[in-house]
Amino acid sequence: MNQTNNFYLCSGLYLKAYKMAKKPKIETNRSTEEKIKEAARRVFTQKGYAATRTRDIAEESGINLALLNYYFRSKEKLFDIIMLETLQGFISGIKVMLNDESTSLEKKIEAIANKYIDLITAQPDLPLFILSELRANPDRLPANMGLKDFLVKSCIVKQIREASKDPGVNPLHFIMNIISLTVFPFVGRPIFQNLANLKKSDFDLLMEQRRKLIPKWVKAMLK
Amino acid sequence: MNQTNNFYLCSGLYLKAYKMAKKPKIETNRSTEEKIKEAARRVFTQKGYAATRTRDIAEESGINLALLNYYFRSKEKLFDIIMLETLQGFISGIKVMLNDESTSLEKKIEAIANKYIDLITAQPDLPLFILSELRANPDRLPANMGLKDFLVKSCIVKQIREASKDPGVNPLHFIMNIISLTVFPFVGRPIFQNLANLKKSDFDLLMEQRRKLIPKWVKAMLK
DNA sequence: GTCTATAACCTGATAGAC
DNA sequence: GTCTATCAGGTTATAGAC
Repeated sequence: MNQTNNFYLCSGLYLKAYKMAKKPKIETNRSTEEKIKEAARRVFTQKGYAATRTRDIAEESGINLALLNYYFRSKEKLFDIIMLETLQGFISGIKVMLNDESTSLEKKIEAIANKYIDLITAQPDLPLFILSELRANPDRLPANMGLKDFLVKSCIVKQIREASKDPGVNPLHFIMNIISLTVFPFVGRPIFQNLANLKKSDFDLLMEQRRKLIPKWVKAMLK
Repeated sequence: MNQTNNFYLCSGLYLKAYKMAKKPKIETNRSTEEKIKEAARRVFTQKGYAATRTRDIAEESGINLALLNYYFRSKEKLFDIIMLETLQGFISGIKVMLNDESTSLEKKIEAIANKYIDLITAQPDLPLFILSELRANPDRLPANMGLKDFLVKSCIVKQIREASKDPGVNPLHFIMNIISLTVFPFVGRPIFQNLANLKKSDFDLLMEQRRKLIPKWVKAMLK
């Protein structure tokens, strides 16, 4: 028995050494690690942390359950990685956009609407996933992203202050309005689609129209 | 063994008959049934179906775990009852409001904003709960509520058509806008509050302001 | 109706062969 | 690195005493 173990162990090491000689950077695992992460992204964003079973992720990625723990140690650690990357994808770019001194307010609004309509059309479950999991564990946000206190002194708030007819209205209202008008229709999609008896293509068309409409609406609100 | 079973069965029936003679309507259970439902409402809306354990509900309602199954047979059956009631609370009233021929469009918008700001201020977890669980099981909505196809021929859509400067814009956009502007700030609360470094009282004040602002904004969008 | 105890099942994680 | 088998712990639901 021990002899058998020894034999396979040695053969395994020999194989590994051989591969490493061929390819200095071990690429065999990179691929499966990425496969697991992609599957985890899909399943977690669709079902949420609690409803997701590690078995679902394993099955979805076509690998074995044990491998998941081999690469990521635990369900929670894997989730944290996915969550962090998702949040970064959601926030990255937007911060520089909002602080860009060279673009007008209207262009900024258009850019925000376009970015999020693109992002959420590609991954419809994203906003509800982030919002739900953030509520379940509100501490996850602040540590990671450096957005605390960022908005108050941002360029866009300055531009809103200048554009707003009524200085008594907090500029944050308009930030909330832009995000609400862009994101919420996707979040409430099951209700809206049912409410107005829309096909998928009808709904998608409406969302496309909003790329142009939202900047126009926000402009009107400011007056 | 059979004899023992028989004995308890008979004794149980006798007891029940006795109680019914004393009190025509059995009130002993009504109270605990309601206690369980209230606890279930709290826990389900806060943690969602998957993350909720029946033990949490039992503990929260101060009763025994077995009683939950005695009254509601299963976690899922209890959940369905809670979900149905929650949806009805969210939709009831609004349908008649939207079809009221005697109120102006602006008054309708004000009424919607007020109703939902009241409702969600009292139960902040409600919208995310509904939206999340609806996504997890989209079939839950259509069967229950009679809102399929309701909107298209509603009074408010007619009023929006009249008020809108641009007849090319689907009235549904404005319905989505009203709901988005009202509900989404609450849903995105953890992000917005963090983004602008707001205290709870600051945020609540902003939401109060929106009661008046939203009707004004929507009016401006229509022009 | 309400409780305690437990059955039956499921899920995350690991041990160990290969 | 990857698999199979299995453990340990937790969860829903029920049986049975009172």
